[in-house]
Amino acid sequence: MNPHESALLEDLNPPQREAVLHGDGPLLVLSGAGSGKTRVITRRVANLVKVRRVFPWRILAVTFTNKAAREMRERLVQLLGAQANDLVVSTFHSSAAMILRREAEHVGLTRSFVIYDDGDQLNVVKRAMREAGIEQSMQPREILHRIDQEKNAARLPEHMVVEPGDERGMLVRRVYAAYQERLRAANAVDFGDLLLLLVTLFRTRPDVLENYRRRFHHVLVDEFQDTNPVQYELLKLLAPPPSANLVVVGDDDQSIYRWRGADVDNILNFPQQYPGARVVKLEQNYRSDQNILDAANDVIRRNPRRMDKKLWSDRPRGADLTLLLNRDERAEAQEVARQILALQREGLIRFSSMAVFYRVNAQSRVLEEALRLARVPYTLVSGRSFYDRAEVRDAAAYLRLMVNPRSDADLLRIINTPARGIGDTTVERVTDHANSRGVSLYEALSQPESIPDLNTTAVKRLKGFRNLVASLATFALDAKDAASAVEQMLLETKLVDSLQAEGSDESQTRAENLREFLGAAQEFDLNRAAAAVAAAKNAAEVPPEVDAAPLTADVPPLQAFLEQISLVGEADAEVGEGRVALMTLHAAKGLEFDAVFLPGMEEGVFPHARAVKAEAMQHDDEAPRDTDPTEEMAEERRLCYVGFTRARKRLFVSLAQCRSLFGELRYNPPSRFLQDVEPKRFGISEQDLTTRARPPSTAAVAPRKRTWDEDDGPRIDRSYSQASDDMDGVGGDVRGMRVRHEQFGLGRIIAADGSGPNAKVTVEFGGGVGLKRVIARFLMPG
DNA sequence: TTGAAAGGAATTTTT
DNA sequence: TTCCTTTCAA
Repeated sequence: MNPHESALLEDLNPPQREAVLHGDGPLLVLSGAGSGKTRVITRRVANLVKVRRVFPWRILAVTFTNKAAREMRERLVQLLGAQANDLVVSTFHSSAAMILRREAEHVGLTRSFVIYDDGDQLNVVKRAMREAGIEQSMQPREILHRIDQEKNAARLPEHMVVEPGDERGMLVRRVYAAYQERLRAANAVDFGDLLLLLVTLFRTRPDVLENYRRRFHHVLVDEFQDTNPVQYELLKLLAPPPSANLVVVGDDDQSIYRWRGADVDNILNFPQQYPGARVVKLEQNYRSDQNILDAANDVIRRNPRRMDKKLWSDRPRGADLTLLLNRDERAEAQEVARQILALQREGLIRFSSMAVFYRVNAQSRVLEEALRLARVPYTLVSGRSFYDRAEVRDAAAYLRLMVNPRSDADLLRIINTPARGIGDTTVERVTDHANSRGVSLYEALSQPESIPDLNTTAVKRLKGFRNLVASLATFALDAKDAASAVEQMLLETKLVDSLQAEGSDESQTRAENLREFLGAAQEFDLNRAAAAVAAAKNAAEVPPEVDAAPLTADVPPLQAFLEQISLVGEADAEVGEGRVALMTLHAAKGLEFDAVFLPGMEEGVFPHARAVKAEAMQHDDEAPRDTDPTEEMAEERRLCYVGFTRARKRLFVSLAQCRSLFGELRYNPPSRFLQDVEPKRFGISEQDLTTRARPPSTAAVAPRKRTWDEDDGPRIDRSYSQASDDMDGVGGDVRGMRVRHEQFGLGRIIAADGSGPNAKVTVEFGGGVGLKRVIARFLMPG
């Protein structure tokens, strides 16, 4: 065996090896949670290069997130050294943007097109609606959402399917068409366009497509279960069925982005799309203790339509799952904080190996408060906060305008920032004038005198603004790096100065952010210089008919910086050192921690109320037809599976008896996902379960109705906070008292033991439920 | 043009 | 409840 090969195969299990060594042709790697898929992808790439002697520039590896791309690249650098620089390892959107920029003229753009984000998109939709006089008819947000969905489905306005009589659909199509026209006129694209325009180009220009097919002989895709139809289409064009070297890696059980257009069917039907594809299953989990894995399986098992696979592990059984029950969300948060401190004191798990996952961001506030109070260091892991700040976006808008003055959305954003006395009325007159003449705002500003109804001060101010932009654009033309352009922009626009003049603490911070923005540009320049050196060293022999140049070659520095801002965001706020991580369940995908906390395991929170409602309405004729209620619930279940499988050693699931959300107090029953978990995972023996007095009807007819708060219940942590003191516990003789239980309904107390909130009482419930022993806290006076 | 007040909506958000 | 957008008044 080649020495490279043996080193690459070291410490791989047989299916992993099979995936790494698979020769040519399509391959589907079904990789369960924690089964080492990144290792498989990176080793496979390394094997292609080192053993099979494939040129690195022939390999395209696509991921969904920048983080995943970065990690993959880092691991490939370790395996391949400098050769890794010639690989294309990037996200769908980045690679599409790179190709689109090279081929811009084919799709009605110039190379300096800019990328609009969500906020820009919404503004364009609003303006298009206003222009068409249909502002009142529909929510711009909803229209934008539907446009995005169309793009995800790879449909241009003319391909939209609208039933006759579907007024709203027709409206969407109209706005969509106008929206696209505006983007093209502004030399701008949105995220969806990056993929959709490229697909369109490849479909209409086989010669262009052929260049890329000739170049990329190997395409690998991570997290394939989250691809949407355009992305899949792009893959099929680049690596056509039935025999291209397309390797897709994913787990149907971790598909959680349906609401963004992802389609699990892509992975489920892959073997049909690529007949003859080899399927390799990675089923050994190296991450979680057996108990946790079993609980995760208990939950996911209930989903229909899954690829057949069984996760197993030879890790120890491990600790029982812990269930935390509390009075309300504040007590719950305190309890989580307390448990975190306890774990840390035990000394086996560090703060940085713990995480709290929640379903919705609104849950984070109370958790943060509790952690702060308990002095638990934490980091809130959330999207791309830095580049979302208003002042940073203003700065970016100026830069984009410098590169591409036609960008109306950017111009509108900063025409009066910092305030220069150009108000709404003036802007509206300019807009009307530009629209009627079919030119960009910037062009309309070249002769403000000719704009009707403007007074002389307005004209003067507009001229000043236009001169500012013109001067900056000229500067940008031959700026040698991104930082100098940013510096010049900050200087001429006085963005920093005007913030500093304000004097408030907040404006100081914002000024500081702008300096940091300049710092980001400087860092970008340094990295770029380093990358250029590495690429130069690497010039390999290339067949003359193949274009093997780096996809980013010839992109001017400022433009490349802007692209990074749009597509990559900040350089990843690494999960803080020595800090507990707080994030949504969606953000948790791909991560792992020793201890995981899942607060809010309640119906209506997780699963989300929307999924519960959709399920309840599924037999209603009025159910909205664009949503699939069962699929919606299935996705919540997958999300739960993702959450559970992030945990290595300890899993804490938690719920509150009542919780206030949006100012309203709710009493949510325990999450169905909890009820799906076998009690023994919580340390309750099978025997306990069977000897329990339970009306057979409940168990037999509806096994799902099994509840864990009867009898001993699963291991419930008893260290309730003082905050629970005011709870109605059992005091005095309560026998005979009529009570009501969230799940079991009305009943009468037969016996009681203990006192305080955790006292247990035996209650005879009506409605065929019979005798139950429940915790007093879960009862209300009936 | 700007600020304050009122009104309305509030999953998830890789790019 | 809270945050964001829109609207209204100075």
